[in-house]
Amino acid sequence: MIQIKDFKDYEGKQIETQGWVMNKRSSKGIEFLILRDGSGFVQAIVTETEAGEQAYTAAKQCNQETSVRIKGTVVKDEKQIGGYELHISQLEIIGHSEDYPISNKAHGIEFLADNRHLWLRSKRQWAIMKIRNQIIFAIHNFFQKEGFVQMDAPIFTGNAAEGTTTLFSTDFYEQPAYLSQSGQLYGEAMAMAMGKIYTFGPTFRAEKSKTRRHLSEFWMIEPEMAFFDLEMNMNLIEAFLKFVTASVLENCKPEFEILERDTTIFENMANTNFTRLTYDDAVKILKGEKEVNGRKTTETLQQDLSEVLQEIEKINQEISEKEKAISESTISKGQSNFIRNKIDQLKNTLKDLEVKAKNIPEWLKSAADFTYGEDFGGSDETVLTRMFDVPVMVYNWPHEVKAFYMKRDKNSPLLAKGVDVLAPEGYGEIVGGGERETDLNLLIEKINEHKLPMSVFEWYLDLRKYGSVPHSGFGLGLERMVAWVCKLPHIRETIPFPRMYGRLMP
RNA sequence: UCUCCCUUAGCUCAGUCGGUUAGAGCACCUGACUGUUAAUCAGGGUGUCCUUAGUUCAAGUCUAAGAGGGAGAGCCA
Repeated sequence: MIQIKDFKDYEGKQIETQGWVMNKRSSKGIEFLILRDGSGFVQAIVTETEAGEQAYTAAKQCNQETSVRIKGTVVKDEKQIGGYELHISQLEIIGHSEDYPISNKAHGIEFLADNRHLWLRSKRQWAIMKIRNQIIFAIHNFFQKEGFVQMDAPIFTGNAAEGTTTLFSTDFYEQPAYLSQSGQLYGEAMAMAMGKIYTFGPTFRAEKSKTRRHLSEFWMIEPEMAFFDLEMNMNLIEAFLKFVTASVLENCKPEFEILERDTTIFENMANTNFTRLTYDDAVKILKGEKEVNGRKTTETLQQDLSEVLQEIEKINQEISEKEKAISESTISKGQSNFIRNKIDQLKNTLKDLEVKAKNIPEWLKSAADFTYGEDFGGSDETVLTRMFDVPVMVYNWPHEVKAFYMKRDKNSPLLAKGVDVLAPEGYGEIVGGGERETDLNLLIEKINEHKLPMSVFEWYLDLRKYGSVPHSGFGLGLERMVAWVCKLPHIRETIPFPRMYGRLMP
């Protein structure tokens, strides 16, 4: 059995392969089957004259998603996806497929989510899952080559670790237990044993968030390094993100093509330093008080807005021209159908643009009204990252908006040594991390301040009693990374079976 | 939890000022065409108009409540 991805090695040869029929087109005496086998996609043809009656009749019986076993010849054809075509000589149906729900036309998101188990077979989803796989592989490669030890943190926890988010509660032998929202505290303990560690596991948050960047169950990578300060941490984050994006860039060209993802941003990133801003500077830029490359946020976003408005104007004109064309009697039925489809598409893009046009002034207002000392909101991140085309690291945060374990800055008592990495192109926070507090008294003070139960943190405080060292770490949200790399509009497509508010099936 | 929007055929949607028999495309079936790229062309039928209550001579259309979905806020990776 030869896989589609390997057809390039079998040009002109007879081969045997198997897969599913994604789509079928036909003309007199010839059937065009688009096949997929998980490794790739290829067009196969069956002609009545060359393949013979058996194969031709079998091909005619194929519907969308019929599984088949095929013998045929690999022929070079530049016009085709992948550059090759399969000329079938024998075709055997393995499993029939009747009334496959997902057609080649547009579907709504709810319908696709309900059919997620089948949606995964679509080309676009295939590309996303392959990129997700490559990202995971690259993450392990990076940390393993840097001498990190992978560890698994517990999923059942006895306490709401950081006290901030709502957790899923469950029953652990008649004791209340929570599903882990982070493996970090356990990671710190392990780092004191192994030096450098990373966790790679599921994380659960019970927030009723219905936005394009939230899941209830997601996968997080949390490295933790002994003898690391904030700056070393930031250097590591930068090297790490560059390694992962370079690896995807190198290994996922066909996938990016399917997604129509422009990858120049990753090419540029490889040779450019990430922008590093203190919280203070980030706030000034956000509020339009400080320029970036001679431009203020207000100017840049105003220009974005007028571009969106022009685009809306253009599409409205195109729609009315097309509607006029349909109303003329000389037009054929086929042509008018085609134009109607186009109009539907245009109306959808119009809706998106209108939302954008509505949002931009609101974002600007919210940025201008930003109060120093608060955490950034989603729109603030979008406005800020809009000014740069590499990831932006914001560090030295007001300690009050950060978690209790974040190290306070001795020189500026109001600040903590945290760092957030904001992805460009409007994707916002993908990494959160920082240097950890080592001062036992400050930690105890903070735990009391956050009204957290001291008893459950006693083991954690032990880490500061016995040979405490400066240490740092960070957390990367895998799905947010995938969403950004693939430039997806929503995080729900980045994981095979998303669990989010209102979605537990399939 | 809050704000705005949506719910009509298997799917994507249109449905004007409340008016008589509910509209298209796709999918599906039949036929035509030997190179199609979401192929095209001709023909074929499909409805709990989300639910409940109300206003009205008359409700897919108006009002209220509820359910489900989407976008945003908060929270966060």
